[in-house]
Amino acid sequence: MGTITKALELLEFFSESRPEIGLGQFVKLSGRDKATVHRHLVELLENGWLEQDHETRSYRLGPAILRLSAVRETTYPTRALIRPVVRRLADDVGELVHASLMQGDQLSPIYFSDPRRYGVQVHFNMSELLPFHATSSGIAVLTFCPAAQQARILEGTLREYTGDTVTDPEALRALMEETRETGIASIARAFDPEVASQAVAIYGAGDVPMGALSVSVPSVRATPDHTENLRAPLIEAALDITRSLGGTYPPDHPLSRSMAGAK
Amino acid sequence: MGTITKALELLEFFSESRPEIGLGQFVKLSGRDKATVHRHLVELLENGWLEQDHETRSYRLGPAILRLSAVRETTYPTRALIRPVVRRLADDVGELVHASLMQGDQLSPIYFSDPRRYGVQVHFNMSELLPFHATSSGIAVLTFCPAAQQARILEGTLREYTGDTVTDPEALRALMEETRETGIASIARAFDPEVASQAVAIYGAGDVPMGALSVSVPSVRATPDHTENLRAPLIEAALDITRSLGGTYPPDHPLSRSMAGAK
DNA sequence: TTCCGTGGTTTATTATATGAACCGGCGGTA
DNA sequence: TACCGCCGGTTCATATAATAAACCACGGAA
Repeated sequence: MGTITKALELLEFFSESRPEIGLGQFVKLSGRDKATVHRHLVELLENGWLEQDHETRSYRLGPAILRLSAVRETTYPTRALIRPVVRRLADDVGELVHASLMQGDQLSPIYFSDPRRYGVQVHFNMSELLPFHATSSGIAVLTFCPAAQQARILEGTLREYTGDTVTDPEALRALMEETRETGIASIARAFDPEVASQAVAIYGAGDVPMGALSVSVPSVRATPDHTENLRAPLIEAALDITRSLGGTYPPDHPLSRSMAGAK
Repeated sequence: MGTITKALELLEFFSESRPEIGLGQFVKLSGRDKATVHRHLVELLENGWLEQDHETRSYRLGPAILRLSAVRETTYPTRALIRPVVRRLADDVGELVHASLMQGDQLSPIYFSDPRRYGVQVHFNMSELLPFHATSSGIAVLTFCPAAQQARILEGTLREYTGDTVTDPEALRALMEETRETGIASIARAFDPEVASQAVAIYGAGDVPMGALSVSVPSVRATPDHTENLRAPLIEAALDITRSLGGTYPPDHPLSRSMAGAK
């Protein structure tokens, strides 16, 4: 692993529930040597990617990130394009909807909307990266990824998040087979014990998925009926996003037909 | 210079006017070897900091940035706090106002507001880093930075942006002396030949400035009267921001008195 | 006092980054 | 057809930069 990756991984430890991190904690989280971690932190600091609290000496994300995200959004406004569709779908179905983009072998959430129509709600943490094997978004995307990437992920270590997380590569391939037929990935209690979700891949330019759109419901509400009712609006919204990103579903994706048809 | 810095510097080449960059262009811009640059790009790519256009093969900023900026803003909403003050000041004085944060030895703009009240306007490029020596924001900040940093910057190479850019360390120290008296830095035509600006440092926690608030006017409109009229509102707004960031002006800053008085 | 637990630094060792030269594809052009 | 220049990307011997064990300094707690 290169030095750059090691440094960037330090940044990934930040989240809404962990906005400030000290040297010692970085060492624990990363498992690397203290001196190494410290040098990386200093270099990130010098470039404005981190800033340091003057008295606690702990680190938080710096202003460089703000500037770059502004550049990205003004020149390539994925988030802005996806936002209204996610919101509309959430309002439409009354459940939590989120969109995420591929980031290496994980998914990075970029927007979510929670209509809060019911008493029981799904809580969504936007600052956590999603694994491919334990989320519907992940399966929806992985199914249409290059074989090499599929193999790498399925042969890798598959963390068991809950008792229901599928960690058997063969079982996962079976799930993917289903997704290849319908375009929809459906997974229950595999990442969060209280949540069932369905997802569809979204495409930008290129024939590899760009990310996924997903609707999550609390397990208690995940009846076959309710689940079935979510499918059509979910697909419609995914087609919407793909269209507005200027993307197309590749021929081997079941939605390539809907897309052509709906055009 | 460490590898991490070299890689991060590649990201700084992105801007609103240059949202996509190819390998060859990166090589030109950075002056480094092609193989080196390429390896850095690949590593950034793998971590989601860049993504690559499938057909042109050129690179653009990736989704990782969006996630982190969301984390930073929800847990430490500098931008959100500063935004309304900038906007109000801009509406108040009718000129372009921007705020920027220190990022190493440069300033990183984080928000600007342009009331567009006059025919002649200042154009502001939010994706460009601002140098200390050629901007009023820079001088406003530098004046109250540690001596070591001042020395490093004044002894370094001071780029001449226009014919009026002050590049003589002694002349710059004179400007800083003025700022030390009034709290305000005032510079004309030093960065952009058509613009004159005034700026005041803003503080967060810590006794080093966090950034600066600045108002820019087209040179043609920069009469002594108009300039003078901008000063009071500018100072008021800077005090506002510093207060809402939980900061205080250090004893050696002229605004430390206004702050105590206004409290 | 001693004993931890912080954050941070030094330095010999070694793993990692580097860059000159190379490959292969593309578009123009003679 | 062949040739050229330019593009993105890759190779591998070399040298540079990253690493980690040990160390320092500080601040509480017992």
